[in-house]
Amino acid sequence: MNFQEVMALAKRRGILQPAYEPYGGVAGFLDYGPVGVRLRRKITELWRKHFVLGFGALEIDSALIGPEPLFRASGHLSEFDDLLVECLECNKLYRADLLVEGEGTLDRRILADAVAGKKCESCGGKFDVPRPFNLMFSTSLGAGRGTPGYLRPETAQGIFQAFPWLLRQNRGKLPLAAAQVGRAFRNEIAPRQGPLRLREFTQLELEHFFLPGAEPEIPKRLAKMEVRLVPVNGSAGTETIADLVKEDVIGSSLVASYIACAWKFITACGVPAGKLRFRQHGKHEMAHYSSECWDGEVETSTGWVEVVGIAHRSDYDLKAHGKASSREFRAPVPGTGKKINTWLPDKGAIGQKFKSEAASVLEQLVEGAAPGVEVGVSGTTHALGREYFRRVSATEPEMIYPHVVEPSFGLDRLLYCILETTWRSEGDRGWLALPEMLSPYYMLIAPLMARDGLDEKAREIHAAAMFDGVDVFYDEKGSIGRRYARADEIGISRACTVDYQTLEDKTVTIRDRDSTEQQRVSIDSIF
RNA sequence: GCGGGCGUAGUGUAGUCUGGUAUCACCGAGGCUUCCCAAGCCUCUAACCCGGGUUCGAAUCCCGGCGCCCGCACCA
Repeated sequence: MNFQEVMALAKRRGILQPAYEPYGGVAGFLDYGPVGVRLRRKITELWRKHFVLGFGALEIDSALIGPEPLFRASGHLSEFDDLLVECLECNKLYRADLLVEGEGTLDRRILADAVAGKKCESCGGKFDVPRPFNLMFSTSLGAGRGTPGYLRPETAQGIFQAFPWLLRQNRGKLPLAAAQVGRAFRNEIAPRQGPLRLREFTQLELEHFFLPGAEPEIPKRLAKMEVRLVPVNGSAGTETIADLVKEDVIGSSLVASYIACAWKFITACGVPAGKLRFRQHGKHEMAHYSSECWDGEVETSTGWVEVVGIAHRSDYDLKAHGKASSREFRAPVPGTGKKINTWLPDKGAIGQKFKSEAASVLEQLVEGAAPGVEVGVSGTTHALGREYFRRVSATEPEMIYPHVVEPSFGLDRLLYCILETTWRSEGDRGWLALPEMLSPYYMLIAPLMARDGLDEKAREIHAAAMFDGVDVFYDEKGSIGRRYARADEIGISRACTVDYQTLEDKTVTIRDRDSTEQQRVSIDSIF
């Protein structure tokens, strides 16, 4: 199927459609329907298995709107708040700050003036007036003018700002993995291609924190995996993930772990391994925070679609939030705790002795002052003995900003890629060959015909299944073949058919979606 | 944002040039029939993206908006 066919299927079968259809639609937003919601949940559950359970991640669900200082710290405010100019002749768009050489961030007005004197680099035409452009949606918090707020452009910042809390939840121990599923918002200039480029999208994200020098090893279950890599320099043969790290093709063992895990997960979603690759970002392509990045890409009719980015963000984010908030975002380095014995002034003793002069005395006691130190009080000099000090010992470990590796999935894109790559057709028959785990319903329940009590029996089985919490789909309309076809199109992996024999011996047939083969089994054994 | 193409039932389409309320198929709904793979028959639901203009009359021509596709640019 090509893009249009996938979208037609998606709309016809209740997977997804453009949002706000009655109002002409708004580019970059989607509605997910009954089947789409189920598929998203199934994919998310499978992701949880691989990433949250696989790496013992702590899950959080952070707020969608954040205050301005948060995004100033994260760099999103400045990185996205560009001044754009357009050539009046050839309509090329440029970033004003890139046209004007020289020192980094210039004032808006200075930039605008500087650009006014420039001409288009490709055609020599004149420029339009520069216009500001910010990729974050802004809003205001509270009444009146309010305070500025922004819809988060990535779920990651929610994790980073909660790091001190999370670290405490983890009893101060690193490494620590935190995961979040949620929506993120980017005001794309030209959203296109439905679920592939949205203004509101869902991220499945994990942030794995560790101390530099104590980066987690590749788990045994992943080390021997082979994946298809497209490194920036040269090419990679078929080697295990572990060897690729040894040879420095992948610069980080944790990045390698997540590439392997992502490979497992994406192929478990039904995407053929032959249509999957991990491509390394070049320097210029990398985000402002990132030091190494690999994109997991799936080959589709529209080209290679990025479904996951695996980035080494170093200590960029925690450092930024630590500095901006002046809270502690560092973590102690184990084994570096030095026992430090110091003398602290005994304020009680000093106060009783020197009364109103006590404050002056304390002021004279610089850090490190010890018994025997001399202070001047009202023109005379006193030597302070032990009785004015307390012996205190403390253990102060070295504090350091943890580094972080982030695998971040775009759920909407992944769903699209799954739909396109799992589609199979044979003659008139077409079906989504979804893996069992992603089947939107556990099974189809259908009477062979809606008469002779077959329908009642089927409804009975359906009701019993629902009562037990088994998610099944009931259908009695049309010929049995048509109902199989309907179920096939949304990838329901099996069908239970109630026929005349069912009424006699309490058996039903179970039809497999991919092979269409049927087996007769007892009703009691189907759930 | 720019340039080009496009916008007709849920889906895919004919009709647009040459103005007269819309074709066909699938899907969906109801019924008949049917003992396992979109069968057949009957019936039904359902559309000209939105707004303005020209005209006796606009799906059709013109303008604007919105949306979609391609290219440019942008894309943490």
